[in-house]
Amino acid sequence: MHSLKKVTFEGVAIDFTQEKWAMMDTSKRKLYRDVMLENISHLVSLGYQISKSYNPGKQQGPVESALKKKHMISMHPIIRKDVSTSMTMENTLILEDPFECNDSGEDCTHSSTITQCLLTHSGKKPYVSKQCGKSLLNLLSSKPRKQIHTKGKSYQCNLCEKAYTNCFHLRRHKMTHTGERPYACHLRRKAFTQCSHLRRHEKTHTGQRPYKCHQCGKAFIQSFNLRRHERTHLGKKCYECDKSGKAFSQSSGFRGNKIIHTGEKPHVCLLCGKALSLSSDLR
DNA sequence: ACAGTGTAGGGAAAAGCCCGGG
DNA sequence: TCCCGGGCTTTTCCCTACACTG
Repeated sequence: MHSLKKVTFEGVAIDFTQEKWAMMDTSKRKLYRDVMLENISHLVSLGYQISKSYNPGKQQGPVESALKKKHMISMHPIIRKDVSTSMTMENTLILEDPFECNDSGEDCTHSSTITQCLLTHSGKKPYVSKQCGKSLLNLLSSKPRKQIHTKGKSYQCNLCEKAYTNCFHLRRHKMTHTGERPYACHLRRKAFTQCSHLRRHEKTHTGQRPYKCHQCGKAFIQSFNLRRHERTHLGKKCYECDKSGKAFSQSSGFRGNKIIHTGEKPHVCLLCGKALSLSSDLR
């Protein structure tokens, strides 16, 4: 059994600058407040003590007053010093000691609550388990569910229930929730979750194209793209439409065909109002 | 309107490397 | 010294959205 930790208000809050807070509209502010309240209430329901060592004078006035109304904060001046968190406005979550191994029984409640917030602010949908449909907030307060979908994999994400055999895979996976992107390209201000992704991206700057087609000499940055290209020489069309019988060498073509069959036209021109099936036609 | 093809980013399994402990 | 296991990195893979072209 793991001992419950005391967390700081900062630990579950996202720190917006004055300017950013001013830029948020009313609905976003309300959403922020609601999520914060829910996060904290879940922590409290799990037996955590929330330490209110936070200066609300900056921008979280609505949060503070709402919290006071709900009498949810216990005022213990205790700060969990072994974990520190900070967040930049570029939606990058920097967690010093952020992830704890599931096999030790420790949960990442700290980061998960922040992540919930982050998902909300980034406009992403709250996470829902594909297997059972439980929402993130349900998962937060349902520890016994931990082993349900793991199939022997001992490192399970407490946000989406995905499980891994290696704790580093879990750590890497969690970046998809937190938005953490430690590998940055300075040329194009892009950042990636994986070092290899950055290196691959950098080839677009250097012009490196190591994968050459033996048939036509065309070169590609990615090996998969070469293999897919080679299918065009072989005439291989792996994706067949069961309605029209048409076959496609790429899944994207197949999906485009599918959209056409449904008659769906989700891409509407803002200038003339015309609706189109494919985004490329809108352009 | 639609098909064919290329570009490039995302997530993850597998393999490889390093290092400390027995 | 060797072996082993865990921590961590790198390689490689497949998938996907989107863009461009005819």
